Amino acid sequence: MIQLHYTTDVCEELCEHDQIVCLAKAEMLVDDDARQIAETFKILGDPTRIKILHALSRRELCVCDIAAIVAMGQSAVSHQLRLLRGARLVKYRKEGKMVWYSLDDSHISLLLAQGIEHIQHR
Amino acid sequence: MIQLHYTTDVCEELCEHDQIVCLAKAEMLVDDDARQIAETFKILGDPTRIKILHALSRRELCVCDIAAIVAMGQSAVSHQLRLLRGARLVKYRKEGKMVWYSLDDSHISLLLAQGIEHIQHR
DNA sequence: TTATCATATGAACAAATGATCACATATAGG
DNA sequence: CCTATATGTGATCATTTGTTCATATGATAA
Repeated sequence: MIQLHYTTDVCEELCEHDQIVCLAKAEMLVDDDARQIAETFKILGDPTRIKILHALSRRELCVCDIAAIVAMGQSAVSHQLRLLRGARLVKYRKEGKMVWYSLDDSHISLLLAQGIEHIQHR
Repeated sequence: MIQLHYTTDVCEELCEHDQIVCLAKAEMLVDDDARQIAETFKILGDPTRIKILHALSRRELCVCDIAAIVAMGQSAVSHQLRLLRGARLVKYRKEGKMVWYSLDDSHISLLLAQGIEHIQHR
């Protein structure tokens, strides 16, 4: 369980608005947290991976099916799935030679839905 | 208002699971929609921009204050704000020489919160 | 065992990204 | 007008990213 911390740096100012800047600095995300959050979104920031996640939001799929669905090579898909695994966006289970992928949790579906909603409204 | 369409391509198969693949293909996001959704997440996928958005989720800020808060050059911040504007993640209002930025809508705050939540649970 | 199928991975390379620098624009005050 | 301040933008360049190709791993079938 990662806890978010806040920076408590000193407050030397350039612009006016010293107090606001000082307060905002105190509330700012720690570098490492910002990096991790960004990392998650970065993984979501690719059309191929969005297609994969969208397909997985409907049903569990094996690698070669995903490749067929998104019309890409198996290798490319495998590389992308690795990134998705690394970001804990998908999970998998092995069944003989096959590996079945699915969204890591319902939370991911929600994130995806929010992205879709964003491009929809306007 | 952008509507999401579904591809209705023919279904020539490689693997087994023809029906599942065929169905998943039919439900798949259109390239352009996947691209737009990914574009939004891509913009969220940078630590600097996450810090900026997080700061803006608390209060409206002008460019030079943001630069001070995230400890970066004004130019770099301006470039990032341009991307954030392009993705409709922030809006701004001019007041004399100053430009005040804020989140485009409360929806963005939610997206951000979901990203934070994702890195928190485990 | 050997052959085959499903998946993973390393190397390579073109394309995209993000910070910096220099400069442009725009507004306010003298 | 000229100067100072706040912000925006184009060019550059090192770094990262995503696909492809070749190959490795691992499981099943013959």
